[in-house]
Amino acid sequence: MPRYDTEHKAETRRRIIDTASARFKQGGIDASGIATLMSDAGLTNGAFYAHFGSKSDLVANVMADQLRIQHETLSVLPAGRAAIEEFVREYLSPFHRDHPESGCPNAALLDEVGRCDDAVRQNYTHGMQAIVNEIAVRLPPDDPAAARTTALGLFTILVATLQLARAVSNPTLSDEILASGISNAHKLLET
Amino acid sequence: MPRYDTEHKAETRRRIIDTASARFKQGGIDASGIATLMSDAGLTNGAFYAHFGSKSDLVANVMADQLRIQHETLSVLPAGRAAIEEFVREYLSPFHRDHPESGCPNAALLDEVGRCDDAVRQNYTHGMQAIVNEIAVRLPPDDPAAARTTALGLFTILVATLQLARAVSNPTLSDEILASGISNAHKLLET
DNA sequence: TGTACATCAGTGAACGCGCGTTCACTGATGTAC
DNA sequence: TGTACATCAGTGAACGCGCGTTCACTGATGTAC
Repeated sequence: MPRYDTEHKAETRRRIIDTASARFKQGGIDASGIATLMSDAGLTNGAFYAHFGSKSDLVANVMADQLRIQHETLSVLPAGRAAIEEFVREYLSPFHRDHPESGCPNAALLDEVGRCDDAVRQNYTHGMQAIVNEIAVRLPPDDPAAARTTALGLFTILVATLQLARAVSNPTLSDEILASGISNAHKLLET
Repeated sequence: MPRYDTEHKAETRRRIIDTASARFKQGGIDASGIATLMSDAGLTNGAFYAHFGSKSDLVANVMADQLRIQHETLSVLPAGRAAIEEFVREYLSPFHRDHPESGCPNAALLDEVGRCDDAVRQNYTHGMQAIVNEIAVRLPPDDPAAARTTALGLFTILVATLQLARAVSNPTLSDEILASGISNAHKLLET
């Protein structure tokens, strides 16, 4: 029997994933080192490889987990367009812009995912499709193909608007970008 | 008098910026080291600091230069919506998706810009506003505020669609994402 | 009940390596006299 | 015309540091007998 109870290792693994998610989204994947990350999780660097095969393996797990969480957030929304519009307002809020560490993984990491290895991109592909589908089923059901296109359109507006609002140095402009994003998202949903 | 002709140093600086632009867009900023970059430009690492104060200083210059180039591409387009729609098709082409090193700096680096220092983000802010403005002046002029909002909407759809098409591991899905982006961009321009 | 052993999550030092940055130096050119 | 010197873009070794990864070890627990 192990020194720790049955759940212990799974809990540690979860703690590493949660810590890594926040750090990756805050500072980027490349800039987040294993040793610092493990120290944040209350462990030493050597313990990392008892949980993950490599840093890339961690990234793949973080990505899958983050997209699963975002999917869950969407899946519990009530049916109908009103819920989607409320989601858009929260997504494009100053709070979300100012707290990438607890926010959307797509907005924080999308261009980095394109440079990751196949395992990461496969997990990303799977998770992202579930999210887009969850948006699509909440749009008018008479034309599923159009709903999917619109869902992708909404997804892209949300992600890049948040990235843009975070990138500019002028706070007034940043607020204006968020407001424009909400306006464009609503326009897309109207048609 | 110097050992080299008057233009020599400016040409070297330009070569460093061009090399760095391609490498940053291809592999990300953090993953591109000074020594490798200088070697690609046909120089040794030590020469770097005769041209730039720091890596961040280079990033700021690369960003300003890249956005200036993109602004120029837009500014020579003929007036009218047809030219914008042709631009959208080229932007969301498989070729552009498959060649980030020669492509749009926003799609390649936007989420990284949000983590850069103030000088980089100020240059980004300036360049990005010129680009959005260049799109806006090509939209129906009866409502300038609405044109600006639509221009931002178009910009965000383009950037995130390309990021998404690069991130997914399934080529068929990637093509579908590009097609959806074109469709959503056109829909936004219609209204 | 007591002792030898197995288990295994976690420790922490060490590996080679590339990072951003510094700096004494090179060497081809032009100027001064 | 010849020589001493200034200029300065570029060289390349070196700095301390953090990176991803490896590995011999620790120590608290349970099992075997």
